[in-house]
Amino acid sequence: MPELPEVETVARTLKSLVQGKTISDVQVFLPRIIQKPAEIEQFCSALIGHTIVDVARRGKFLRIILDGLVLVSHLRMEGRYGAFNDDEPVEKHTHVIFSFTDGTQLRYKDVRQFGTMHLFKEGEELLELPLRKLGIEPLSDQFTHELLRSKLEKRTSKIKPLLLNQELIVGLGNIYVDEALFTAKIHPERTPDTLSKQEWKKLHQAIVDTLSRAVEAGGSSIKSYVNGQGEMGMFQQQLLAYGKENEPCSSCGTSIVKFVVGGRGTHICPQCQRMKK
DNA sequence: AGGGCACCTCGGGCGC
DNA sequence: TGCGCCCGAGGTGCCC
Repeated sequence: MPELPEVETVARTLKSLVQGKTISDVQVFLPRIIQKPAEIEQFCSALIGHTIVDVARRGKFLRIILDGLVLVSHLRMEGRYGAFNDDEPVEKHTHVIFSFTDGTQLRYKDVRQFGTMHLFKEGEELLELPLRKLGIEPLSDQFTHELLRSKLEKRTSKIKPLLLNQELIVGLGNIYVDEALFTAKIHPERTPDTLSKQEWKKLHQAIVDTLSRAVEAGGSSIKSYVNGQGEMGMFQQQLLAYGKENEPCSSCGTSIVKFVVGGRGTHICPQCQRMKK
């Protein structure tokens, strides 16, 4: 589910929901979610008494910042946070509950159980996995077309898998990669050595445009995604390629085609996005 | 470095 | 139309 725009939206809504709240109890129903510390009891007891001061994002990770601690949380495919009162019934697939001193709770729900949480002392989280190896933030000032090119051009694999590699650029997932490549009119199986300077510029622009417009729209709700307040994102209405197989290309009218690249469902306009160039 | 599979559950689509 | 099965799903990590 969540790529950069969705995680950014979750971070913002979560911040408004839990900032200033102090944890009074932590319950973990699926130990696999907690990757660090190794002992679940330690995870719970370390958090009790701490107050949430901020919620931020790094790549597709949430950083829930407490006084002196940082909880690094990845939603993977279907992880969701929700705010509840502690007397509300617990929904199916709820794996972690953070109770606050004011009688409310933050609950983590994840149907596919792929999500992860790592707890660090504040400041250590950026120096260790899983954040340590992350690449550049595409919505930062440092992300230029020259930097995009320099990071990718010596690689030999196809452009789509490279753009999905979080060690190079963070935040792109299967939806926004397809959208950016469609907008830049670049075939996902082209290799970096075949891209012209003009195409690197177009690709850079398409990545930045697509992600910022999606952030503005509160992300895309394809299947199950909702932000921290249970609201749907709206960007799915603006998608041009993802999920549009057999529909006409917005640019030339040719039918959008779906096939597999690097094991991922991939949507292109076969007319606008040619291998040959 | 790059490809393939594994991790899970659910829902949609297909075939009978 | 109804049921059961198989496949795929927005992400990553580990294997070779």
